[in-house]
Amino acid sequence: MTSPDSCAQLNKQTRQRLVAKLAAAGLRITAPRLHLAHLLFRHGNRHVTAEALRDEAQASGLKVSQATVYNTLNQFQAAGLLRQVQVDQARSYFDTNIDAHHHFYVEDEGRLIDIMADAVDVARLPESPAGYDVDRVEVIIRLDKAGPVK
Amino acid sequence: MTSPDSCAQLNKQTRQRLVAKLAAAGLRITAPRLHLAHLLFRHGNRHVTAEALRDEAQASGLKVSQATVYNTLNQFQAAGLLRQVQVDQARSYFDTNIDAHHHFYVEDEGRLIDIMADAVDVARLPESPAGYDVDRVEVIIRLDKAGPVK
DNA sequence: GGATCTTTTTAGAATCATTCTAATGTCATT
DNA sequence: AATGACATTAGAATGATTCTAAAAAGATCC
Repeated sequence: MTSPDSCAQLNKQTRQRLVAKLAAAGLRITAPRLHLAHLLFRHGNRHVTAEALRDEAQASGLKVSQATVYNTLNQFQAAGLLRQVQVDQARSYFDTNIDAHHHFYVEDEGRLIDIMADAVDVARLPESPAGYDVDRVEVIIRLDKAGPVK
Repeated sequence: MTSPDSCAQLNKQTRQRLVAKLAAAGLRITAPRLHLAHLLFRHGNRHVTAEALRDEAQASGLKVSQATVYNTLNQFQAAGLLRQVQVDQARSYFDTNIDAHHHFYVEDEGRLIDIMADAVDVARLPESPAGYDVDRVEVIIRLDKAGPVK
């Protein structure tokens, strides 16, 4: 009941995949990490806040502290398993899609929508200031609810 | 000493320009607003945090509460005199450049650098989800200190 | 398979930017 | 000057995130 194997809903195959993922990232295998990884990575790409992930974990029967959720998200991010998206001053979003891509952001709803990298053409970029390298180019398209006819 | 005219360092011409700017934005003319507007708009485009502006105000002899700095920045933003840039989860940057443009962001230094709109070509945009309109397209180029030879 | 050492997890406190409160001050109008 | 509307303030409150220091779990070695 207390070993990492206690992740009841993980079948052997899924568990194996997650163990490999954590190991490849240089992270120890622990029950909370496996469980959170499962929630994060089981179904395609997601955008999650720490609070939302915490709720989800609770709902799925995992008792984790908020600190662990934050630690885990930060570690996953440092390890390159997640990416942090900065669109709202209030809260942080973590994105399970780590490929180059962009975002729509619906401010009213606090909702992020992925845009595949090849759906946007950033044709020309200015030169970086001397002494600096481009880490990454982010395009954020902020959306409003469509008004009545214009 | 307590009227708006007490902004000692404002010459008549500068003051006039600021008064007009606030008035056009539908804001009342008060000493703190004039003084903060002066700090914000006197020298070309700037990127400021609330804390930095507060320090600057203190240094220049204006006694303003942090609440007023926040109120003023938010009002200026709502009035379209400033724009908020969201690049760091920790603090908010206010940008005095309200024309369409983009940014370099040096994460290590917390420094923003303007990119003129026409220096970037966002050639193709995906269609917005049904029911939503594009409010604005933001391009953020995150920079690292250049490493040794690659 | 325990002893030991390191890394994780935890509850709760601490932090930090920002916002709120409600009391006081300032501005505009009469 | 009197009134009412809006601004400013100090300090408390909020809310996301991080820190702390102690207990728990994983890894290692004999």
